Amino acid sequence: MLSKKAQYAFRALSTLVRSDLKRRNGAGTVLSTSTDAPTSIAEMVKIHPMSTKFLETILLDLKRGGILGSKKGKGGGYYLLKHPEDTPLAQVIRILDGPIAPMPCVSLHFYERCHDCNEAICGLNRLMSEVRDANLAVLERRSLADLAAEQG
Amino acid sequence: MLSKKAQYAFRALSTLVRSDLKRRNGAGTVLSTSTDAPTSIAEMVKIHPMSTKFLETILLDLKRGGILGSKKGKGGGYYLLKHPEDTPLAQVIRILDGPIAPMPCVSLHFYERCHDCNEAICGLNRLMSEVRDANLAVLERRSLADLAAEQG
DNA sequence: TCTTTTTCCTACAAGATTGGTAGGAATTAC
DNA sequence: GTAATTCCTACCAATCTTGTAGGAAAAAGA
Repeated sequence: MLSKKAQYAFRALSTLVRSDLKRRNGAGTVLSTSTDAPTSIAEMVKIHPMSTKFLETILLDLKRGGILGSKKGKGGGYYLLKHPEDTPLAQVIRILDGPIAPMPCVSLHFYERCHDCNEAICGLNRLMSEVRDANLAVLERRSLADLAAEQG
Repeated sequence: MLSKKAQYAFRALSTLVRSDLKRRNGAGTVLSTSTDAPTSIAEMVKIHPMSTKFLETILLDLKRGGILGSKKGKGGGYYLLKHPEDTPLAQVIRILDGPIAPMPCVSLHFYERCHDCNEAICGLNRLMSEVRDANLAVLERRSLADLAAEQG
């Protein structure tokens, strides 16, 4: 299960994607950067109600994780550092929840050796690698762009 | 991530599958049932070292979940109630860890309504349904038989 | 019947994780 | 200078995880 943290992150990110699209499609010139109109935490909470303080810590994590940029002070807020389609869902989950793999011994980014088995011949290892791959096939292909895509 | 409980369960089940195969391939007649030679907790722990008492509670769960049968007293132990290929990995996980889905609002067996969104048009719901399906494609197709299959 | 071996059952408990809250410091715009 | 914002760290209550403890019940065999 995704943690609340990750779920809230996706909701906030969907708001940021929509701001991003609006800016790009709007009257802005090619030179306009994302820092022009960052979205504040208050705005995000207005669209997807949740604890402001909790979201604050989540957005900090996403910033440290290289997904978001920010601008302090009046008129400040957060913005995507990359085009939405260039941030896979997997990256968001890894930042907030850690490993996607079902067991440490099949994790690509958080690997830990399995003490109780010989991984080369372990049936559980083989099966859980399949599960991991099935997951990543979706989570690495789908991006923030899909999160806010046309519905219906 | 699978809990330790589920991981231990799979290791113990792989032992039971091997006993099952041995019995079926062995000198036994067609009439011989699984209750002939149940496998005790002590035997399982000898093959896959783990806390005996903890495994006890896990096997009880699997029994209540309809996967295992048991025989009490001297010479007693546990045995598979069905052919290994008829117990998908998903069933084991649901018994010990609960939902497989990444969010309650996309769970087939543990569904809970999502209060903060309209599921019909929610992008997160749609994407997490994809993740769930990718997972189940493996976990419902793969069974205990695969757990103990030939290794190469 | 007695002893041994096993499963069955419930309660407990320490430690980690989750889902936040509190309080302020730093920065920026006006 | 003031208001609005992000940044940072520490804390906290509740829940979950990973077991442990102590026996009751049942079955087999002597």
